[in-house]
Amino acid sequence: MILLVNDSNAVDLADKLRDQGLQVTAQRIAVMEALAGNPHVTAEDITEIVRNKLGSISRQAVYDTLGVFVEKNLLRRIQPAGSVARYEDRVGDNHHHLVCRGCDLMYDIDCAVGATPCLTADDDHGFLIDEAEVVHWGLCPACQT
Amino acid sequence: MILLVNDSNAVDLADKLRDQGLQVTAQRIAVMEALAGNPHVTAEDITEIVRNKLGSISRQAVYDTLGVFVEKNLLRRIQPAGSVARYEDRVGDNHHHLVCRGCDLMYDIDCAVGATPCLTADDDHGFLIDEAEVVHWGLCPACQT
DNA sequence: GCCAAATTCTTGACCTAGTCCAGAATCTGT
DNA sequence: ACAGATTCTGGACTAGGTCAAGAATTTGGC
Repeated sequence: MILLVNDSNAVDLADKLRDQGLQVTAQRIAVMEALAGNPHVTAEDITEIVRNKLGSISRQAVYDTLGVFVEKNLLRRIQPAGSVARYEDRVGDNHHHLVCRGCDLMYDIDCAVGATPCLTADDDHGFLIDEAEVVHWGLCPACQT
Repeated sequence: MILLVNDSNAVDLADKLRDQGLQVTAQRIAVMEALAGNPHVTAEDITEIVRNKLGSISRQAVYDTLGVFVEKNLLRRIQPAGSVARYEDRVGDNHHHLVCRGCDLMYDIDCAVGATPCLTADDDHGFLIDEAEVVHWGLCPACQT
C-alpha cells in the first residue's frame, strides 16, 4: 500500500513511530489519527473510523497496532470493570477517570490530592509498583433519574 | 433439595441471607462458604469449590447467586483490567488492591493516605460519585525476574 | 534505486467469560 | 400442606478478543 503523507499531522505521527523503532504504515497512522481527539474509544470504534478513512483494515491489525502502541507508551489502555477496553492518547500524566455505572460515560479528571496520590501502598508485598490507577464510580446526570 | 444446616457457620450465613430478604438455599450457603477465607476467587473457582461440596451446581446458579450477593452488598466484585471478574467477601471497608501485571496475583492493601483518599474529584461533571477505586499495578517478586 | 530480511497485515478459525431463555424444582408464608 | 414467588437447570448464544499461517509491505545495506 502506498502511504500518502500529505499533511503535516501525518508527518509528525510518522516521526513519532520511527522514534520508537516502529515501521510506519498507513494503518498505524490512521489508528493514531483515530485516537487524536477521540478520548476513550473502543477497538471497534477505532476499526470503524479507520475503515472510513482507509477503506478497510483487519481486526487483527487494529489489535496488533493498539497492542504495540500501548507497549511503546504511545497509548494507554483503560478498562473499567464491566466495560470493554478503551484507548486514549493522553499518556504521561497521572490523570484518572470518572465512570458512570449506568451508561459507561467517561471523563478524565485530575486528582484533587497532590501528585501521584496513593502511589505508596502501606505494604507493597515486595511488588515493584509502577502505577496507581484511580477510578471514580458514580451516576452521570442523565442516569440519576 | 434438603438443606443440612449442621454447623454454626452455616446457621450464621443463613441468617445473613434472611436478613437481606433472600431465600436460603444450599447453593447460596455453599457459595458464601466458598468465599469465606478465599479472597479474590473467580466465578469458575467458586463453581469448582461448590461442586466439591455439593456434587453439582449450574453455572447460571453461580452467576445468579454472585449477582444477588453483590447487589445486596454481601460481596464485592472486582475486575482489574485484563482479568476476569473476581469476588471477595471483605465489604464495607475502603480497601484497595495490589495487582501483578505478570500473573494477576492480588493482595488487599489499606491506603497509606487517610480515609477515602481521592474520593473528591476536582470536577465531578455533575456525577453522583459513590466510590473511588484504587488499583496499584506492578510486578510481584516472582515476576520481576 | 534494488533486494533480501524483518516486520506487518489479512483471513478465518477459535476461545472464554458471561448472558438469555424457558421449563422444572425448591422455598416461603399462611 | 399449599399456592405463589423465587430459584435452579440445561442448553444455546454473544461479544470481545486471540491464534496461526501465509501474503504483502517496509526498511537498511549495497
